[in-house]
Amino acid sequence: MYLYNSATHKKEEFKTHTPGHVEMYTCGPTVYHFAHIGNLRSYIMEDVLEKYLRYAGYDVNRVMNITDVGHLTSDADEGEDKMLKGAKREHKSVMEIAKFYTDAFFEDCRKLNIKRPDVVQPATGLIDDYIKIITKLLDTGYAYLAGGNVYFDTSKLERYYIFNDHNEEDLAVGVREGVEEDTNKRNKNDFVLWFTKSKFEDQALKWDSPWGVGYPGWHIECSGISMKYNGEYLDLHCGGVDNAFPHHTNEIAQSESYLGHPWCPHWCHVAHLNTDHGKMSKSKGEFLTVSLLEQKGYDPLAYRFFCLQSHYRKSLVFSWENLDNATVAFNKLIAKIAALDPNDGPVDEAAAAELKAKFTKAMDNDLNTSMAVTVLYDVLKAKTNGATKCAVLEGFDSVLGLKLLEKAADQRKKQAQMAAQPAAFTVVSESGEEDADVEALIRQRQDAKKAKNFAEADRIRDELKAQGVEVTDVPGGAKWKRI
RNA sequence: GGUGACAUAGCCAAGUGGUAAGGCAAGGGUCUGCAAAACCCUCAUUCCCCGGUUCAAAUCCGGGUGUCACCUCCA
Repeated sequence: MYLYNSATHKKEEFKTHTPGHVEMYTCGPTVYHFAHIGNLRSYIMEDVLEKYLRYAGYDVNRVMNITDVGHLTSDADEGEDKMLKGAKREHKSVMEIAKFYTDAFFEDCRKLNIKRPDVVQPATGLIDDYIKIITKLLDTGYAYLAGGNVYFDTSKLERYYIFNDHNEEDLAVGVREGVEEDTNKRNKNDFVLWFTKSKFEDQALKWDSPWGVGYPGWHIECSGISMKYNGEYLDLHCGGVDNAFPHHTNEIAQSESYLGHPWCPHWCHVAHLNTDHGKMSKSKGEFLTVSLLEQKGYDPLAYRFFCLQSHYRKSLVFSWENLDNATVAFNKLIAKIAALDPNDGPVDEAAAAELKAKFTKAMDNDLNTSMAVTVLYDVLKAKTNGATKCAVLEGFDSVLGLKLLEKAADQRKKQAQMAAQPAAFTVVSESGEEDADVEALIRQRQDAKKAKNFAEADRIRDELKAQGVEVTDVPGGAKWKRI
């Protein structure tokens, strides 16, 4: 399997420290607010990656952190802690906020059919581990105390910049208005491992440490959590591109300095979901959540399909039009699968093997999900029986996670019920709107149709059209929408 | 200002030196009272621009242009 490695800027054959086993770490959410669908794009793609590794025969141990402390709105020891900000906004304690949004996050994941990682660890749960790491970094000279805080000394490293070729002098530190440079730092890119002095003294969560009462910096949690649950050798580390620098760069710095040997050879970064004016972000207030999608009548899995049609290393532009496109395509795909007979004979192993090889080839090529979706259509068009197609699709969907077979089976069931006992004529609007007058007219039209008075039926349809209402007949009823 | 990624039809997108997959939309047809759905057909002489290498380039090299991201919390 070939995967792009952002540490080497190349597509590389994916290799693990222990053959057949993958230690995988993925950066989790900061639980101060709902995740937006841009955040979720990363988790969808990581989920597909994890599931594909399992499909390919690897035994996977996937670890994820939940950031519930230490994530400043600014790295310059200024501004507010994200968690605290969320707590203040909602008049709740930090721990209540963390629990609420952690649950909300996993609920979103459930809706998007994202598997829960094997290990999920809140950052606040491993304070002793961070203290142990920081203590050793101080002992070995990689860290220093200044102004009450513990900093990592990036100048002690031969190579600090891993993902890009920054020149320290060119870094625009403190360019944003209102952000002051932390004068305790010896080098521009030094970062805080442990805070005891912070400009916002009302930090809610604090722990005792050899350096005083305080709380950990943001970067140390991922290193601590990963080393505890993945061991000293990590095979694969994933996250959104924005984490590459400084977060992941700092993780590598502190982890390798602590361990004294290379830590993680392979890094995967998922590109952003953009709107037409740029990155979707919480701070810009463009807040598209899974719940909002549902409110608007979209299936969360149609969003998953939308993400899969693109490539994880390409930024993807979200628009309602694009999501509509994906939804139509997704529904058509399910309808086509529903039309298959899964029990029409034995599975044709030769045909199945050919299709599987195509799927594997696509996924082995840096997780080419767009191509994998195309293979779905190839399966439907293949010259083989329904049993074979369904069996093959089931295997692919264990990776893609679109619940294709489940949805198709539901659709078959519904159709069978409809055929067995036709339900009463039902009228619904596509938007969920109710309008008794419109409904009455549609029922009159249905009566006219029954009486084969088509002229009258058409007249009523024209009348509705004049009111801006479009009627479409569907099995067992009619649906309408305003145009 | 520095750094990195990307640029293929109306839209999403595959393609990794051998002559442009697939999906959505659109147009035409079959089928239905008419529609919808379904099914069939059509839909890029050309891959941001300009040079170069080659028998052959969307693919490789050089130079532009544009978009996005990171350097400040973000997936």
